[in-house]
Amino acid sequence: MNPTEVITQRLRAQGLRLTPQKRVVIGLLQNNTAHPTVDSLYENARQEVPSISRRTVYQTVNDLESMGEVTLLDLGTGSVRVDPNVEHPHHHMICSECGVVRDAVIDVSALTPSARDRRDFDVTDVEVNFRGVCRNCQDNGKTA
Amino acid sequence: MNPTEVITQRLRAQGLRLTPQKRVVIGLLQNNTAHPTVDSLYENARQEVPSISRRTVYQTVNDLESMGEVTLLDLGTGSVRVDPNVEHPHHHMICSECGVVRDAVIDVSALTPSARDRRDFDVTDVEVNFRGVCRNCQDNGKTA
DNA sequence: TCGTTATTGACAATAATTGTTGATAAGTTA
DNA sequence: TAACTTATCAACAATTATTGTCAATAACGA
Repeated sequence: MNPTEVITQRLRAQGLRLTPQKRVVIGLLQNNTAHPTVDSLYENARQEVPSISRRTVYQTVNDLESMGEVTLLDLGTGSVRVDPNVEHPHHHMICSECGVVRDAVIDVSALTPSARDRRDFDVTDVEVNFRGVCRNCQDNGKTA
Repeated sequence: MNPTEVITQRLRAQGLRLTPQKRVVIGLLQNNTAHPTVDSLYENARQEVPSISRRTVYQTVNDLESMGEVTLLDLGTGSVRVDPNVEHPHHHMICSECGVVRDAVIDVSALTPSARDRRDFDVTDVEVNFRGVCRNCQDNGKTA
């Protein structure tokens, strides 16, 4: 996502205001590679603005998404995850046990459905998900 | 998925019974490439067994999944979709507008995260989703 | 400063899915 | 075929993520 100053400009251009709540959520997302859920953003935001509501966090990430500043990922882990990295194309590795999400940079330029399949389907995006078990869960499994 | 006779055997081996309800749901799934939702299965099943409950359909597809006879896909379209094609590796094209899902057969053998990324993540599965707009929705868009 | 808008709180609603429970129906096996 | 066991049903309730509402208050921005 863009630096906060740029986002501020873009918010204003849309007639939106930069409130302390938005500032905090945006701050939490800067350089965040953890793919946080809305709920974890909410929990973290409360520490800076205790009165913030979950509703406002949802509102904010939705606003950021319509501005193209973040991507909302539905990876089947139960709730949406916020990905502020919209600059560098990348894909994801998802732990089937704990749901943690990590980035994976791979080349998908060769990845195309057959001509036949593309004929009546306009592909706009290719999404690759590596499913597996993260180191943490592997270790927990051993000791369990 | 296996032919009904084989599934019947496997059900019994698990101490499960082949009820008319299960038979109907299994029948609806044989050679079904539509990736139906549980709800659409339910609606179709009612036509053959009007008294069937949604609960039973959920139960049945869950049973079939634990037996490995079907895959349950969560593609971010709101509800789970049932894929009886577990024999032939394949991937999916998902219409962002109507949610329809089609199969796409592609070669993903070359698709691997970097050695670094794999070091502490045990990848068990690679899932490729082509997002786009299906012919139907393209046409509707034109006229709208 | 003032007008407009965001946020909050306190709920309600939705949608998909799972849980429950007692009664009934029915599959399996001997 | 009878008996035992289990699935299904109906009728709910519960859960979880998310969105909607609405009136009151707070606060941004020009």
